Amino acid sequence: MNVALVEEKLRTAGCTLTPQRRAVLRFLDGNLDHPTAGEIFEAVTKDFPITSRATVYNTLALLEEVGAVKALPVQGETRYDPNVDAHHHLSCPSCGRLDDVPAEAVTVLLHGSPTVGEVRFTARCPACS
Amino acid sequence: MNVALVEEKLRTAGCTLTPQRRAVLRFLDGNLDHPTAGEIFEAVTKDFPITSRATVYNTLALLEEVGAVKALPVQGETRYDPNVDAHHHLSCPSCGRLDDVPAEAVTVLLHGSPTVGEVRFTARCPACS
DNA sequence: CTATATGCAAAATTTTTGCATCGTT
DNA sequence: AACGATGCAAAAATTTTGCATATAG
Repeated sequence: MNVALVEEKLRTAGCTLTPQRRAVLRFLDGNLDHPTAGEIFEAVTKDFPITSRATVYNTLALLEEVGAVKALPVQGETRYDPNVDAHHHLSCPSCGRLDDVPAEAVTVLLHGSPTVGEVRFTARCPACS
Repeated sequence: MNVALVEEKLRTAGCTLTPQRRAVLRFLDGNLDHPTAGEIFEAVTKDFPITSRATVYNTLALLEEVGAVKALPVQGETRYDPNVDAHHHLSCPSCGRLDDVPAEAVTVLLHGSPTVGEVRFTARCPACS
């Protein structure tokens, strides 16, 4: 996710670049933890104490619409990934942790021909085994 | 999902085969709709009017533990799949519908070698386009 | 009989919505 | 000034928990 690019995209889309939205962007940029909306709220609140949950949800919906983040449903909660480029995930069934698996490592063949599709590998993570 | 087999597995695990659990099993057996816990509750209630949501959640957790169903998180809600054999899914981003994609149609190569992993293809379903 | 599952209610989470207020442009 | 975003509160929706009762084996 390129913050400058996203901000540009928002600006041309007629959206206001508020401190709250910047804070969410800043927190998400380069974040590999796939945080939930709740975690993002907690983190952003440190910068802007009185931010509301609703704003975080609004912002995330906006960012998803603009293609700046991707929602990753996992074990009943929605996690957000600032990396929208093709890649895959390794999911730990016991703690719910998601790790990235680079696109280059994986090939998906649909009826023999390479295709796009997100692969979810399932395996207990080091901490859980 | 083989109902008889699952019931046998539950029995040997020392679990009681209650009418409620049977009703959930019966509803899930051969179901290709990937229903949510809420939908399962609604459906089962038709057979046993006073069944509680908690029982449905308990039962689903039990069935997942026993390997009779698989939880499929999608767009913030958890859907349940009675087909635990390897297969993949096509996910509609606008309505959340999940369709099965047979295992034979897809090959996942991790560093060139075939591996297991669930592939989630994303595409608008016929009804949404 | 005894262990276990159920049902109900209540709580904890997560997410959505409405509306008045505030800030950007 | 005008429009859109924020914050707050309240409501939905989903899932979890505690405990008394009912029931399967």
